[in-house]
Amino acid sequence: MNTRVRFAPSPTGPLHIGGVRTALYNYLFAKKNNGTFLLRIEDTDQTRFVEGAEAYIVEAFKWLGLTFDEGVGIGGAHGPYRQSERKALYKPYAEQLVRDGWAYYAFDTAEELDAKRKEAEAEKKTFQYDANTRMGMVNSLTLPAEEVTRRLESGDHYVIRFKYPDNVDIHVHDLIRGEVVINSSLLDDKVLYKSDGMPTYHLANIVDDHLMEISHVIRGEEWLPFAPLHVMRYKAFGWDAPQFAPLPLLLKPDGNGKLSKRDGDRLGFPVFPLQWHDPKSGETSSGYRESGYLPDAVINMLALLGWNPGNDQEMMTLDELIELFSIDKISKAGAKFSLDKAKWFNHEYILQKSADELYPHFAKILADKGISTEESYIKSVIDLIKERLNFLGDFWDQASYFFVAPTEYDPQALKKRWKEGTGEKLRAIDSILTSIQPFDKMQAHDAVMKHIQDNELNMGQVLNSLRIALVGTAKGPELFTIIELLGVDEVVRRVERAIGVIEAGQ
RNA sequence: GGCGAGUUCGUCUAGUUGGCCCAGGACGUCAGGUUUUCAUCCUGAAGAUCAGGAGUUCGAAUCUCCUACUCGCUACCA
Repeated sequence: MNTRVRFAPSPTGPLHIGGVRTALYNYLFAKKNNGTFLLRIEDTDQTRFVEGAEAYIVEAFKWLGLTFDEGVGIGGAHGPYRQSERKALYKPYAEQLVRDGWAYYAFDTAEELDAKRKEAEAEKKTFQYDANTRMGMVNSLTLPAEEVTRRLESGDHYVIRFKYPDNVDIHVHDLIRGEVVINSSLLDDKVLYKSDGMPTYHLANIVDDHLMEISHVIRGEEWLPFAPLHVMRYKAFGWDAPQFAPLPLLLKPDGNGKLSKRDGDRLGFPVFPLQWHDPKSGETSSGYRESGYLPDAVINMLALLGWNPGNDQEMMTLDELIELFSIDKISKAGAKFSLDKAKWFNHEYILQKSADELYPHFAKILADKGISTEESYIKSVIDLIKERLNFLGDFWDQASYFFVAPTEYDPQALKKRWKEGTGEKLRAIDSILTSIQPFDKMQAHDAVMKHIQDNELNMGQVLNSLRIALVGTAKGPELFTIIELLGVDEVVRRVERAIGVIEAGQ
């Protein structure tokens, strides 16, 4: 049997990072088994449809480099892949279930059901539409046949509910947790077909997974309670059920509970792959891409949240992940998202990238600042400072002085490193640098060191004050490399400017 | 409330059939080293009585039972 898996999001908003991980595991599993990875859009709830969500999902996967073999936007032999476009297809399946005694028509209104629930709540009980209560409700089980026909024909609103056989143990075997048993009398008669003519998840999902020949259902653990229900449904249709793999949840970094959109805003990390503007609320949520993460880093980090290769290896490319992935190494417990670890992964990936690969990102940052400089110069700067970056966006913070002379000088550093007479000492260094024609870094270094020794100067004092003049702070890469990149003329200009600004302020 | 699932350092986790685990790695933390500085990098340290209890066993993180806690589900949402 071919391995066919699907990622089936609802276009109700941006793709949550937990959803991305679910998709990733599906992808890895498919590729590992030379199978097919397909994208199906589950837009059966018209009330929750959000404009732009589907396009967002497609773009997010494009950025991440996860490609679908089949589905929305790609096509394939099992289309259409948008459930709203498959609408007409579901009703006959629901009706088949009614004919076979696995389902029934129900005419109860939302108000009536609400009232029942309220009533039960008052008695500290829960109302459930099930084997115990269905005979007291308005449905094709309790109404005379001609009344049912009349109602259906007159266009009364109705839903189709699944009818569980009474008191049967349902066994569900899943790939992560093994066997789970539940008794059917505990389950409620889920609506399969809604009064608006759309199927619910519980029908559409089963029908589509069957029609699309899905072999493995890898989805979030929040679906675990529905597994017995779905298994029963496959049985009702007489179909073979796919294998289930309920993935542990992604938890918020502090406290407990599912990672939610709000946690990102609150704790300062993205919960979405791409930035998202909510068309309704007008709110903007940050994305990994815009926050300066590299897609491979996000993939690697996500892969390890709930799975591991069984050894100590942590840095893995997509191909390596595919090679090493296996469902039985997926953990059972939820994993807390860690910003520190995410940061570390990103740093490692930036380190691995060449200046050529990094160049487009940083050239864009510079262009946005209105700076255009030679590509080779920018690449030299990249090679020098990439090891100091956690995020692509740190570039300006760490390297701005290579493009714009500092106008402010860190007071703390000044206090420690800039004493009386410092200006004159720097001018002396300037003339040494200027005298070296053509400029040579090693030669300059040796000459300056000799000068410091000969005049019994304090090396830390001199070099750090020069650094402050050039950079604005007492931080940064090796000083003579900075001088070399900046050029001696610019060094002299910056020293003079620093002397002017600093000694005027003293 | 009901049902289900989960529970190893602060966090992610290793720990396949009980002994090589008084529990290993990584992130983070701390301390040294490297550096004119900061960051990187290198070295090292602290950090889990394996949720708790009771059993089985010569021997349990690994098996059994009980308890606790946490999470998930409990819609004509997915």
